[in-house]
Order: sequence, then C-alpha cells, then structure tokens
Amino acid sequence: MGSAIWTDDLCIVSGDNRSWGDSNTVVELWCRSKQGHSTLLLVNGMRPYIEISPKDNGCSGTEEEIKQVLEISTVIDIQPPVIKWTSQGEAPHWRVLVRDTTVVSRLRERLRADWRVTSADIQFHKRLMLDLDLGPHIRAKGQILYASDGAPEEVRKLSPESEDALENILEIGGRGLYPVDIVMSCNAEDLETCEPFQTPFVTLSIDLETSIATNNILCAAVVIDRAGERTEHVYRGDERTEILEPICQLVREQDPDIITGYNIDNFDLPRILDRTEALAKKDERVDLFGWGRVPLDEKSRRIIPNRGQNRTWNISGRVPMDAWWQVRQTLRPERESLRFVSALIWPEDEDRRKLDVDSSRMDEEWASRPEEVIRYCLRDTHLPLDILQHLQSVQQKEALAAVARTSFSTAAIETTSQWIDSLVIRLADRENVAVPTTRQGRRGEQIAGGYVHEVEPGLRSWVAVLDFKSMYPSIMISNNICSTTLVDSEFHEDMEDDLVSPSTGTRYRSHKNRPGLVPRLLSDLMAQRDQYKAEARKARNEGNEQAAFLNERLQFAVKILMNSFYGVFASAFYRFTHKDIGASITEWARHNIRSIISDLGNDGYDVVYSDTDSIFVRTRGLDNAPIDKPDESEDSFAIWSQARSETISFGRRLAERYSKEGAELEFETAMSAFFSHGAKKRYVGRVVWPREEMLIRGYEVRRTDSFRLLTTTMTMLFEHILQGKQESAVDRTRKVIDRVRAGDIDIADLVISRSCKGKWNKRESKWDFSVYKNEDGLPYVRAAKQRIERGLGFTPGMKVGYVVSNANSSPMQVSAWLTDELGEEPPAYDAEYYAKRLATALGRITEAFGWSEKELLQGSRQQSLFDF
DNA sequence: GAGGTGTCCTAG
DNA sequence: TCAGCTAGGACACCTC
Repeated sequence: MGSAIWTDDLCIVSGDNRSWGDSNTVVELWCRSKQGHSTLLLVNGMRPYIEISPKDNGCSGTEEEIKQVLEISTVIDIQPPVIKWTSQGEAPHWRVLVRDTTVVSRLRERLRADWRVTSADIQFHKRLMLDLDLGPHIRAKGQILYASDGAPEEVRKLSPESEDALENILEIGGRGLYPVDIVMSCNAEDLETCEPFQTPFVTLSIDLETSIATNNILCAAVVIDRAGERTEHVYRGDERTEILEPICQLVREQDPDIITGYNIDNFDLPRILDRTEALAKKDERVDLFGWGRVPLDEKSRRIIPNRGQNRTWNISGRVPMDAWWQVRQTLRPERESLRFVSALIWPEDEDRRKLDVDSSRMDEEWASRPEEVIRYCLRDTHLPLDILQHLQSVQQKEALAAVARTSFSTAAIETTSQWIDSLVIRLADRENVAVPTTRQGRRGEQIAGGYVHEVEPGLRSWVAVLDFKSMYPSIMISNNICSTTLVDSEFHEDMEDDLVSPSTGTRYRSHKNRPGLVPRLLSDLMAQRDQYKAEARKARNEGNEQAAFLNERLQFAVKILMNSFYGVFASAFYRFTHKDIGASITEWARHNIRSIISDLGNDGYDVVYSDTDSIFVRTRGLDNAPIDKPDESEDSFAIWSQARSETISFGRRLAERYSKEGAELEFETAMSAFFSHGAKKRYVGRVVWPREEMLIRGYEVRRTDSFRLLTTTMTMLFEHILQGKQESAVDRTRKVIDRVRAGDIDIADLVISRSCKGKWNKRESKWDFSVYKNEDGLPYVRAAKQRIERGLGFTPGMKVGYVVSNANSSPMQVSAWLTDELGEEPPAYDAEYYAKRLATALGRITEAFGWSEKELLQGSRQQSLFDF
C-alpha cells in the first residue's frame, strides 16, 4: 500500500469489534467527520485481556499456577504482575492476553473458579476509548483504504482503486466494503482527543402506514436530514420490491447516523422485521432490512437490526433514537399521541395536527384516498425530526458524550452506569486500582434515603427557602467517599484521621491519606461545570451565540452526569459499589439537614418544611405584612416590600451562617406565602424572589395522571388561597362541581391517562398484560384493551387515556379516549364520580380552612343565597 | 367501612 | 428498560 495518510476530526457514533486471522481483533469505530463525511476507522494494535489475582481457597499466583493458565489454548500471553489496589487489600494482578474477544466470557467463567477475575466485562471498543483516554471527539490519522464518490476530492485522490480497496480492507480485518464515505486504517497510537464540536449528524426518519386487516405495509415515507437539509422519499406498491428493498438501499446510500420516527422502537422497526421475515428467505433478508452499517453479507448477524431484551434496537454503526421516548423523557406530556404532542409543542400550528386520515380504518382510507394517506404519512415523518430539533435531543446527547467521554451511542441509548464506568474505569486503570466485574444477583436490604420534615396543614407567610448545592456530590467529595477509601474492618486498621459517618460509623480514609477516585472525579466535574458556565457567559456577551449554546449544553450535561453518581453508587449491582457507601451518603445528608433544623428551632425559628436538601424557614416578625402584593399606589405596598426584603436578607444570612467548606447552603427563593394541607412532598408557594410566580409541588396539578378540570380548578384554588381569598375560592370550587353534575363541561377535560405495561405474545399474536397481578382490575388496562380492539396502536409503557363512564359497578366502567386519534364523539361520563373526585382532592385542601369535602359536594346554590 | 395490596407518579 | 437511589401520596380493587 502507498502512503495515503489522512488526518481528520471526527465524532465517534458507535463502535464494535471483530476477530480476524489467527488471533487479531480490530475495533470498528463509526464516525461522522466535522465536515460531514461518514468515516469508518479500523483500528488494529490492541489485544483483549482480562486480569487475574489470587483468591482465597484458590490460586495464590505461584509460577506453576501461572504456567497452567498460560497453557489454556485461548490465552496468548501473560504479563508480569502489577500490584493493584482491591477492596481486600493490595494484590498482584496478572494481565492475561487472550486470543480474541470471542473467547473472553468463557475464559472468565473458567478462571473464576480459582482466581479473582477483574477488568473482564468491558466491551472492546470501550476498552480502546479507555486505554487511549479518548472522548467522542477525536483527531484520527490513518491510511485511506476506501473513499466513495461522496468523499471529498482530496481524500478520493488518496484512495486506491476499488478492487484494491476491498482487498486492503480485508487484509487488516475489516468485513468488506462498508457503506460509508471513507474507510481508514489506524493504529491505536494514531488517535487522540480533540476539542468538542457540534457534529453535523445525518438523521433518517421513517413512518409506515400498515393494513389493519393483514399487517402488510401499505406505504412508507422516509425523510433524510443532513445538517438541516431535508429530502423526502415516498414508497408504495409491492411490499418487497417497491417498499422494503428501496428503503434498504436508501439507508445504505444515505448512510444516516441516527434513525428516528415516532414509536419506531415498538412499531415501525418490529413491523419491518416481521414483514422481512414473512417475505424473504433467510439469505435474502439483507436486501430488505440490511440497515446495519456493515457490508452486505447475508452471513453476518450484525447487518439486520435486532433487539434482545432491550428497549432499544441494535443497528450496527447507527443509533436509534425514538422521538416518542425523547418526548416522554423531556416533556412528560399527559398524553403521548403524535397529535397531542404536536399540539403541545406547536399550539399555533393547526397543520401539524390536522386529522386528515382515520388511522383505525386505514385499509378503507388507503383504498379510497391513497394520496391523502401518503401526505399524512410524510407529515408524520417530518414531525419526529421537528421534535428532536425542538428538544435539542441530539445536541444534548452529544454534550453528554463529550463530558462522560463516551461514544455518542453510549450517551444516547445506554445507561447511567455506562457513563459513570467511562470516567471511573479510566481513572482506576491509571492509578492501579483493580476493576471488578458488574455484580449480579438479588438486591438486598434497601438503604435509608433522605429526611422529609413533617408539614403542618395551613397557610404560612414569609418563608425563606434554602437548599444545599449538589448535596450528594458535595458529601461524597467532602467525606472522600469512594470504594477505594472505604475502611473495611476485616482488612484495614482504623486510622486517626478517618472520616466517620455520624451514626453507623462507616469509615473512609482521609483525603490526605488516600484521595478517592470518585471524589476527585466529582470535584473535577464541578470545576468543569463552572468553567463551561463562565465560557457560556463570555460567549453570550461577545455575541457568539453558537459557542454560548454549546457551552450551555456542556454545563447542563455535567450537571446530569454529576447527579447520576449517587444513584449508581447506591445501586445494588454496580461494580464499584458497597452497600455502606450509599447508606453513608444519605446518612451524612440526614445528619446535616437535621442539625440545621434543630439549631434553627433552638434559636426560635419556625422550620415549616424540609425535604432531603432543602429547608423552609419563616422570617420572624412579619405576621402582619400582607401576602398578596398590593398595588404600588397603596400604603400597604411599602409594608409588603419591606417584608420581601427582610425575607431576602434573612435567607442570605442563613445561607452564610450554615454554609461550610464542601457543604454550601444556598438561598433559593423567598415566598410571601407557603401552603400545604399537611402532606409531605405536596406544597404551594407564592414566590416573590428571584421571580414572582406560583410554585406548586406534588399536587395533582403536577401529575400527568390527573384530569385537566381538576388541574385547572386546583390551580385556581391555590391562586386564591395564596392571595388570602379563601371564601371566593370555595365558592368557585363548588360551582365547578355543580357544572360537572349538570354536564356543562368539556369532556376532554375529564380524560385520565396512565401508563400501561404489556408484552407482545408472538405465539398467540396478541398483547399480554400478565405482568399485572390482576390485569382487569386496572382501569387503564381495560382502556388499553378497548384501544386495541378498535384497531389503534398500543405500545408497552404508553399512556392510555380514558373517561370513567360508570363508577357504581366494581370494577368501574371506563371508556378509552379515542377522540385525539379518531376524532370521534367523546363518551358519556359518570358525573357523580367526577364530582366526588374533585371534592376529595380539593376538599383535602379546603379542609385546612374548615370547608370539608362534604361541604364542597353540597353545591354552590345555598352558599350563593347567603353571598348575594 | 376498614385495612391491605398493587400500581402509578412525583420530590428530591 | 440485565441495571441509578429512597420517601411519599393517592387511587382502585379486594377481602373481611
């Protein structure tokens, strides 16, 4: 081969590895370049390994024992031992180099009998990122093996003839001609991290319209988004030759990094797989669903997308990002149909949510007006792209990848423990700390969590709210909490400067003695976040909006990442966890907050409420100040204003008094009024600083399984209460209850919606709700069954809307809410049920002022007689 | 009707 | 949802 060397800045989309030759492994990194070209890196020069160390009642590491391991046929070599830190003391660790990645899991299980096995369950492309200390954005130098017509001119000039290309790729362990713009061969040392940038990813969105009678695909639309530029593609006709095969070709030509759609995980992708299996013999299926970013080869299992037990699909080299899932996670809408969500995001835009096609009668619609169906299908293909754009999902995941130093794919579709692994393992390796495998097995006793202060029912005036900044991370930093600093009395002596948890006495080594890995990572992240914040501010001041957004996303990603640490370390199965770690973090938290509460109590202050890391304290001496903001012309305005500034300075004083090194108490808000009916995690506040707003927590208003009439009535009630107008609040509440009884209500305001689980039973071709102990005892499951019967889609975990039509029978009768999707008449509702539910929920609140639920139900008329 | 169980959803 | 955590409120349903 010639010296066709090329250097490029790339973002790693996803990775995999392949064993080749006698004993080689090549890592495949699918990337998108800063300039927009798709590039596959084939990286050679790394050998898979696992590590072994002595085990009680097993091998101790004698020369003879090591020799025996070396004799195992899949073991290539063993490196001289390195002393590594383990939870049971320091021990020699031998790195066992293995033939290739295919033999790792069997060898691991075999060696486990006699050895402690570590660093033995890390995917090889992740291992490469860890060992080379790479993040997602890299500068790669390598030899051009192949360049398609889509590659830049200068790269094509470096590319060998195409016959040679295939041969060259195979020669270094590649699978064949990958469907990408550029294939490069690199050595491990040719890769390095570069500055994060915003990658011009290519996204493909797809939507199918299918027959209800036969499950066939009637038509499909695909929209490709190339850094904002969209192209549309429509398919109809023969399912195989005019729909699936051309779509497959399009995927391979256009080579998207991200696959999206609305509900693709549970609908479009499974349906395409089903139809592929029905239409084509095994060896022909690659032509229909060979979407993987690997060469067309019917023998490769990786070319056809698959889904194991996971929620998300595995599409080699690409990242499925279901717009439905993104919406759920970030917007938490009350209902999740594409129609409802479009209306939520673009309330002004009628076109985006018009119902031109009745999807429950798709076969008739397709027969009578196919053009409308296609138009509708095409619109629903654009919408997921609009949604991802609106939510900034892709950019946010890329920022997370940058700060967690993972591939885009790990940030976008893998789990929190994978993000933490990426940071912790690379530090552990650098510091010779052994990396245990993920624990399996049952979860034991639950650890105790945060402290929640009892709250008295009623209205309180002038309250300062304070909370600890990043409480759990701060506790982990200041007490040096880490599995590497935990003192296990079985293996370690106590030391004088150990940090000891307040009640159970869990001990950690001092920072001076042995700085923990996790505390160091966390304080680095805190500093990094401050830096991104500063850079965002600077960029904004300089008018550089793009840099401001980038830094804003990065600082937010750091926040998400920092907050994930506690949960992962408190989990039962994480590789670096110990049950005492999670328990002692929360123990310190409870101790800190309770001592402040009791201190304030001793000083005569009234602590109104507290939850985990927050404290609500009344300002003294303001009992007569008005809570409702008077008009500036009124005399009382000065009193209100004075009360506000006193509360602010009180809050600031408290923050100062109780902040200490590593536990910063921040003054968060000032409230002129605080109300709770006496239940923890449920309160309302009238915030007067730093903004003026009403803050509601926990109440039905916040819940997606409430109904809109309850939400709006309760909001009204709170507004009145916080203005001190209880009487008129009660009267208006009664009127609403009257209207429900009289049928003078928009039924859409009575829809209740809850998530419903379910599994597709392939054998019987129907949805299975047996995850529930008593499936028919749950209203939302009954509603889901009605939906399915009507030919509407169901996906596991989706929210199912319904209206209660008769609550006198047990179980109550419900009618699924199909109006969003089918535009049909709303069902009849049980007026007494809704009147009662309103009265119960609102009565809990009015009870605090002496109006019971019963009184609310009595109706507004008698009350009105007295009023007027 | 009280009390227990199962389930969802939220606060932090 | 083979992998972040606990505390807590509320509702429907079932049993006695």
